[in-house]
Amino acid sequence: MGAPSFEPVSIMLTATLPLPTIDRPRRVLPPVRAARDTARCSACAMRHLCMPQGVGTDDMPKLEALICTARTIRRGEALYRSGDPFDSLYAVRSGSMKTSMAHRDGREQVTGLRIAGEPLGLDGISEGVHVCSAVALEDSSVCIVPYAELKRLCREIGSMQERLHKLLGEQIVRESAQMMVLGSLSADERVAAFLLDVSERNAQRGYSSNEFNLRMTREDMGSYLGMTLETVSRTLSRFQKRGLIDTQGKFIRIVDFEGLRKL
Amino acid sequence: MGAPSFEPVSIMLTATLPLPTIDRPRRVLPPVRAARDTARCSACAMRHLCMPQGVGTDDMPKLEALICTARTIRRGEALYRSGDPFDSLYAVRSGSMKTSMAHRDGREQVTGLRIAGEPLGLDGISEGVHVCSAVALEDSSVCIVPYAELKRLCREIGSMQERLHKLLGEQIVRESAQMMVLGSLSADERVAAFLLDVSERNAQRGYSSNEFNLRMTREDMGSYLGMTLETVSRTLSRFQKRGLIDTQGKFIRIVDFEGLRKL
DNA sequence: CGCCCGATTGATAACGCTCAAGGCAAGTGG
DNA sequence: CCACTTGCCTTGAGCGTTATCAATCGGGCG
Repeated sequence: MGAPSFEPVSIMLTATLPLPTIDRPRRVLPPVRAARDTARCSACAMRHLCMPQGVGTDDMPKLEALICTARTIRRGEALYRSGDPFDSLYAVRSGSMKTSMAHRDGREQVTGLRIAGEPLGLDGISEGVHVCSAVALEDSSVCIVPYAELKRLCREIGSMQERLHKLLGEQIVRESAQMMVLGSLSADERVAAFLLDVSERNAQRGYSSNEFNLRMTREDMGSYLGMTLETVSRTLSRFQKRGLIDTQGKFIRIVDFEGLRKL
Repeated sequence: MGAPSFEPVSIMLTATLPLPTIDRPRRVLPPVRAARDTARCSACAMRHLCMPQGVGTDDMPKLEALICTARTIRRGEALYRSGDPFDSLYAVRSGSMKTSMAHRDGREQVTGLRIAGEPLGLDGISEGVHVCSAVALEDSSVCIVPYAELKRLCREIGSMQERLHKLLGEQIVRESAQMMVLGSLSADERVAAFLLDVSERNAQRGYSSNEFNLRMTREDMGSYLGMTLETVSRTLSRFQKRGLIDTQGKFIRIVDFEGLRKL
């Protein structure tokens, strides 16, 4: 999760966009600075990055009119918190974020990991208020897509509507899959499934599928996978001993994909 | 979950609709027969059941034009299965259903329970193919809402679009909450949370909140809650001994709401 | 009436949690 | 530039919750 960054409209509206991959983040990446980048993300790469299900060139101007600013978030800072009013969707442009939900007694459950190119903020649509919090795992930047504008656009452009529905549907499927992970798999299987999932999503977004920096802490991973940080750590160590992966701290290289899948 | 049934459009489009409650299903309910009811569900109760965010009376004819048939499903039968092509959303009109997802090795995870008045089928939107299966827990009937028609309508009527988005967003939130249950809570807490959730949803749909028939088997509940059927059974027995609930088989009465919440 | 599926309950074992100590790496201040 | 702090990771030992295996029970349906 490092180099390439994504343009807002293209992220939100394009299904998958394989980009050239540059990814060997052995050491810390240069943090993205800039306090707040309110520059308008104009059409930029969008024209090339193609709307999938055929937005005519007639609609391009409308697309470009989607007011869409960027924002940077420092590691550990929140893009939004549970309870914040909802008025925009986001797309991670660079870096990565985690989403989490809090039980009333304070326990926190990590509900998702978002790497560059993935949408964020859908949890606010139903109630007009964010139900989850989104926190940056590293210095990151996101594109802001005002929901009201997006809705209007969706009514004008069919393929845009289609795309938004897909986005929402994908989130539903992702979460169902995670329920299956949490409900049916053993600790080993959970960790393996998680690594393979991250790997695949990296590939989809044009990063390396077999090595990456996972900026979550062991505790975050544990929370996301329904286990303790110690068990995560032990499991990763065991995987390493078995020659399934190569890991030092947050850097992970998958050595034996088949081995992981067969768990 | 027994008596009242819902009209399709109203279900899909109305946020919550408190109906008069008649619910004391001590014994088996008369099964809904009729092989396949293709009668068109016309505007029926809809006019009364109010679109929330103001659909003008001008739009009523369009609403009524939403082609929308009903279908009955016998206990144990599937409304759709994982892999089936997706082309409609559904709303449970009477009865109840479970949704589930299968791991490649065959293990099945129950991902949801749907009682009368709740939507179904959202899992198919993202890929045009159902990812989950939906199986009737008792003889049930659903309303069929063709997705293509619905999409068209959403582009014409803003409040309809709003409603569909809310529906999708609610599903996302529901699933996030379930991830929290599976990831962070103990067995006791899971069962308690489940009972309270079902109770609340019953209340929202106009059923009794303190007693109901839960048509899932202990195994279904176990799968949904990430535990074995034995543990579910033991937990319910323990709750009963503690005076938290009253249970015999599928019938459940909640005696001490606060007690359950405080777990 | 008898069968069978589902529920209950018990005994035992295992997986993963808790508690605890130690290590490594990066950041900070003298 | 080094000592100190801090946050995160790793590893170990013991225990507890929950899974597993098994027997029995009960009710609904044929």
